[in-house]
Amino acid sequence: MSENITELINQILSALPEQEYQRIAPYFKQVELNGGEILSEPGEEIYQIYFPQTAMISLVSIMMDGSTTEIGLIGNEGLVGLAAILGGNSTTSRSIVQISGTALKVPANIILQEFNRAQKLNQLILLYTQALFTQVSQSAACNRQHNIEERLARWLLSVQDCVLQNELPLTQEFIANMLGTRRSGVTVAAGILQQAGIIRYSRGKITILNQHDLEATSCECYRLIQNEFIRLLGSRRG
Amino acid sequence: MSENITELINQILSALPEQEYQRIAPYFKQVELNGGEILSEPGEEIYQIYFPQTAMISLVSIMMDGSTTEIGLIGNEGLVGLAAILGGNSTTSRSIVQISGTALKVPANIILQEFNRAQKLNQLILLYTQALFTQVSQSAACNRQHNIEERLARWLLSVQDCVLQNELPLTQEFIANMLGTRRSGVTVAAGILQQAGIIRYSRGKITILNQHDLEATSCECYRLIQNEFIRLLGSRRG
DNA sequence: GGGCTTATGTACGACACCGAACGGAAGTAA
DNA sequence: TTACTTCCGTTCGGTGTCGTACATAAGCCC
Repeated sequence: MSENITELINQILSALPEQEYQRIAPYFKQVELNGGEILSEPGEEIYQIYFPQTAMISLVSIMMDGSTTEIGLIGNEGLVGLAAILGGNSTTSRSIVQISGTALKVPANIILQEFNRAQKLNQLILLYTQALFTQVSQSAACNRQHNIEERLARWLLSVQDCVLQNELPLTQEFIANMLGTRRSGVTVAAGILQQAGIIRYSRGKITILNQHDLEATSCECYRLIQNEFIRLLGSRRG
Repeated sequence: MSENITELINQILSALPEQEYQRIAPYFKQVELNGGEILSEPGEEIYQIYFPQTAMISLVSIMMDGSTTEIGLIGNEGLVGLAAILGGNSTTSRSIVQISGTALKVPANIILQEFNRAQKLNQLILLYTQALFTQVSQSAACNRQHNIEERLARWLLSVQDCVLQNELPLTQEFIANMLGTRRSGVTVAAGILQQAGIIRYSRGKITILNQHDLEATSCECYRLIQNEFIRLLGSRRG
């Protein structure tokens, strides 16, 4: 592989010892993922694993009436396509690119081979599985217990951590689909945050002005998930 | 081990080839788990794995204000203590016995050893991980999108599948803690189901009278999770 | 039976959120 | 400029659920 592919970090890959990394490196291909692009649909067989670098991917549950709810968020701390490793080969959720950016793409069987050699990659993937598990679990409870404003704050913080920039290309409509709520509900909640000087937004761009206050507005779920990611993987993100 | 321990089925253990099973069998101890008993608290290190036979265990998220929400349900199709296998060694949720019964208890390091030999147990545990993942994911979305009555119906069906009997020892207060709602909300929803002749209950005993109608009342989440368990593990349960 | 605890029934005001609709404002293309 | 699309602001009636409180009923202990 060429040097410049690794200039953009994926935390799982960077944690690999050189030898393990070199075994799989030749199979990587850097791809550009565009917002809205769907990486896999429910039930669809998964042949590719993606290690996000600057892109961010959402796992989204879709009900029969078409309503959607985000259940997981994946950035450069993780990988997309766990089901191919765990053995199910498909999921009941959709994987959709939320923030455009790059990722390293690799055939699932390459990763699976390395995974089965039971070394560092194996360990990292299992730990990441538990971290993602925590995130999804907490979302389940969060969705029952916390209101739109708290969930919006939490979600913005998570997205920001994923993309490491504070101007986020997100429409309120899109956010509503992630939070599983109405668009106008997001308008109101975002309006409150903007009044308070915590964020600024206009026509599909949200800028986080005050991360500290945003965290104070968020529910406890943000920090809990962050802490668990740090404990398990030593890296920031939720 | 004695023969009669295996008379009560745990589906993961029964799917193991004889040789693999015999390697770990000597370390099993059959225990009686009582309703309300806590197997692990958030952050607590996990040293034991439980393979439920007739017992049923809930994974419960606890918010800072004390409110609780069930995020996963484990019966004889699974195991309690995944975190010890995935490597995190603790979780952010509580594991609490919901329906009394028996389980096989075994030190986590025994299972971990066998897991690392990368044979059938390994494969089964990874598949189960994905199945449980699906359950938690769907719960996250379900908690946003569906009302109490639908969720109650779904939950009763799931519990019934776990314990394979239709008289369930459950108070409305307890159910409320699982659904993450008020006790009186459960009273109302359960009242509607009772009016419709779908269930009967009195003082901590709920009897399911008409499974078909209960399924019609439930949200889609029940069937979706069932189907995914069947696809991944070939067994009924959600 | 009498008294206690626990489980369930019910009611009521408050409120967050829904669904839907409409208007306006920012950006885009001719 | 004009027309059009996309995104956001706002309103309004309706409803599911909350929080709380109190009443009733079933089971348990003495």
